[in-house]
Amino acid sequence: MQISELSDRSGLTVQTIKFYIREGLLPKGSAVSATRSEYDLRHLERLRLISALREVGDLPVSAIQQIIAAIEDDRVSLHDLFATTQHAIGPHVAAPHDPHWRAAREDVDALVGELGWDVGDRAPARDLLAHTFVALRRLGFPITLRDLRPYVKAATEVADHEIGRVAAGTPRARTVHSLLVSTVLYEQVLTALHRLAQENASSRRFGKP
Amino acid sequence: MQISELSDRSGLTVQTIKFYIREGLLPKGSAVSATRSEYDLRHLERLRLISALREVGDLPVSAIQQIIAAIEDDRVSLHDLFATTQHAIGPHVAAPHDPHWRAAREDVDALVGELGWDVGDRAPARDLLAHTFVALRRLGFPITLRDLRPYVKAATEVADHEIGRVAAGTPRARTVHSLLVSTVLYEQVLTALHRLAQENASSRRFGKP
DNA sequence: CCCATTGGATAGTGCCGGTATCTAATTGGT
DNA sequence: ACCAATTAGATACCGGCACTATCCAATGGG
Repeated sequence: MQISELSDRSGLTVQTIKFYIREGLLPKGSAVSATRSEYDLRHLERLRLISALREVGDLPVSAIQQIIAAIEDDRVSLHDLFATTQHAIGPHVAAPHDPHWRAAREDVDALVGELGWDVGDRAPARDLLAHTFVALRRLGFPITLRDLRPYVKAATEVADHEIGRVAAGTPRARTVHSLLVSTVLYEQVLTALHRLAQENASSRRFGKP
Repeated sequence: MQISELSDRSGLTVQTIKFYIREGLLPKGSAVSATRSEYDLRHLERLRLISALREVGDLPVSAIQQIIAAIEDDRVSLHDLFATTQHAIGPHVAAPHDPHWRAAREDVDALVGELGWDVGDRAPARDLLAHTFVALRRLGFPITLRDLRPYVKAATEVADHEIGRVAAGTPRARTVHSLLVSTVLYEQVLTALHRLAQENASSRRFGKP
């Protein structure tokens, strides 16, 4: 198939596809002449993955670059791909030597240790959680481990479900997509349902029907 | 206090504070002369709220504008403030007449109806969820109601906990902050813990220690 | 009294994710 | 064989966003 068909079937403009090729998100088509290249279904699948990560996961192009690089390297294990994804989606807050931030970060590390979770020291999600702690304290709503219990429970159940569901024994490309879908896309599913559940709870508590 | 002290205590530059005043996120100080205005603790609190919504919640300034406007209008009920917040944080995807999108959106509406949730027809979270459905289907990972069960359970438990915790009977300003914190900031708490739990689950399933 | 600070206004910056345009080569239809 | 349409590849450009820098005239504290 040529680029115009790829454009039609992916819903992206030819310009955008060229842009993704330039950025290394999508491999070039195989050149057939100086002005034609042939694209195949793998290109289409890749574009669908990129669209999903961009539009639904709201990932920046630079994060997708890193994920794609890990996908394309066969030596990268599934768990390494997972870690790469976590690192790519950030956040990249370099919170330096503020004592409040330090304390929050230590609280997070203590929590992870207490739960016995095997999580990289540099996992950005640790920073994200610490960041919320700092903000909550500054706003006068200090957070305690007790407050976190329902979140830990909910997060654990959902995460176990997700990782358990990742297709195994299928071609690597499929497993890889499955893993990305389970993490990036289902994070949005959880967020959306969380918001809907909140609105419902808010209506029951504060609404006036 | 004058603006330089406000800057020191909030951690924001004077320029940024002026910018927020211009954008209507922060009221002007009370003018004391042509070149001095007086700021008080409410300004500081407001700046902390803005920082939290920007840095932790990653909300755009335009969303914070809408939220602030609702906060400052005493006629807005808590539940209306909640709805305003939901609308402000988006997403603002105007997905038009694509049949796939329509079908996904109908699935979402059916789910909400089945659960008996009281959620506005135009709640953006409906669109967010529909968006994930479309992407998942395009990637060949169709989603079923069965898949959603753990998410619904987790979201419900957490949301009930959050809304139940909103301080009532306190001054409106405090209750309002409490509500925003419970929604915007704790969403990040859930996301962070979800990511950590996923990494742990991934390590147990795919790691090789 | 004088240099730093302030309010208020206007202009500029850096990043991001695309778009637009251009050229030269090729191709499909008639 | 001709010509309009398409393509690869390169370069330039654009609009939105969240600040950031500068400038000016009026203060005001040491």
